Amino acid sequence: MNATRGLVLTRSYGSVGIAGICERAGVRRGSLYHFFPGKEDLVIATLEALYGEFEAEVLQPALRGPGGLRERITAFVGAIHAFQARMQAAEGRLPGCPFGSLAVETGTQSPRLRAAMQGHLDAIRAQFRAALDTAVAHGELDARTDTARLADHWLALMEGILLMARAEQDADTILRLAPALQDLLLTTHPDGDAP
Amino acid sequence: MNATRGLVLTRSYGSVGIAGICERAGVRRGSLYHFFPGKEDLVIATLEALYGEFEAEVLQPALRGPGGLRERITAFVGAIHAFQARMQAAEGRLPGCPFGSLAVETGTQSPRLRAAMQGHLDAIRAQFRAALDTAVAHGELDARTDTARLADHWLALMEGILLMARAEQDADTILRLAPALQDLLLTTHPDGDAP
DNA sequence: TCTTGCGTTTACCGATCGGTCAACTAGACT
DNA sequence: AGTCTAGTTGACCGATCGGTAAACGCAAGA
Repeated sequence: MNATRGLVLTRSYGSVGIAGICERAGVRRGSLYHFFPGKEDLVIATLEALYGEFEAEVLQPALRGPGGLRERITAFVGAIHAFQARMQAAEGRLPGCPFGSLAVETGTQSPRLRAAMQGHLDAIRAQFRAALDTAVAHGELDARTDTARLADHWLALMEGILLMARAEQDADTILRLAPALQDLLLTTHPDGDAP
Repeated sequence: MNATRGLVLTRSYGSVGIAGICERAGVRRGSLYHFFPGKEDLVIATLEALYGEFEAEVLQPALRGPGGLRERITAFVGAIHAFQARMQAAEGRLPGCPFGSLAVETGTQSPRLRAAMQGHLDAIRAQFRAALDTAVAHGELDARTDTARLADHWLALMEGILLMARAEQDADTILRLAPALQDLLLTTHPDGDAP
């Protein structure tokens, strides 16, 4: 699963073969199929584990850390940036958001994989919302803020930032675009858009 | 190239084979290689043509249409939504942003393809910036607005919105997230983020 | 009529894909 | 000692991948 992670994150689902995964893991192909029914299940399990780590090591610490919402966003962006830069140093490729990338690539081919990625994206969104709810409770955001909706926007922008970073293969893209996140989340939002 | 477009947009680069393209186009495989050196070139040429149409039929009309910046953004989002919905009806799959998806998928494998997609993304960003500059000239945005930076944010959010729409395979996701775009572009931005 | 050359057709190339299977190994338990 | 079983191995499967090449059709020009 570690080999799978390293390859799938930095390449893509379709371009990573069982052969490559097994070679990197030092395992014969037959052995793999003793534990996993197939490639799809292997990748789903791998990203399930990845999400667990991501939530425990990035989402929770950053979004429940010290300071107000602004500081937590900054910590969150910093943690993402560090992870992306670390992966790029280790694998030579910047992965972007694994869940988003996989959802996009397999969304039109593998329903199970897409559903799994959707679930992880939903979980991330829920974490965002919790952070926003906390900010509302502390008076940092207007009490009328629709936190579900704002969390939705947060996730979309975050995915966009990571997509651009992967397209440019440059971790600093994340830092360049991070102010958009602050703008989106910290500026006061009127009650709707229509005048 | 029409067959290539229909397949590549809704599936992915890796999962679309020359055989499938030729079958759909009613052409024998050998004939294809008389006109294109290989799959990569075929796809690059196809997306080059697609960008041309996109600029002429979506970007220019929407972003230079009647009304102020708000109306133009609305027109832009509406045109994108219509295109996505049309593709979904025709192909059964919602494509998302072809340039973004391809840049993400091939970004770590095919330098030429990635460079081509980057070029198209840069061109889109330039169109965004032109629209923002016009808004500044008309006094709709603060004269101190950093339009290059704001266009950068616009593109990132747009890519995120289209990524989510593709992940969810639902064109209405675009409409759901569009208000984030209005918030990002139309709320006043202080001169930087640091207090 | 004969040549020229664009474009098509078809068979074929080696490589790789995900996945299968029967034989085998080795450690735990009786 | 004998049995059982989780796990390993390497050969093998058919399908498909992107790409090649020789033969062929055919219309225009000389």
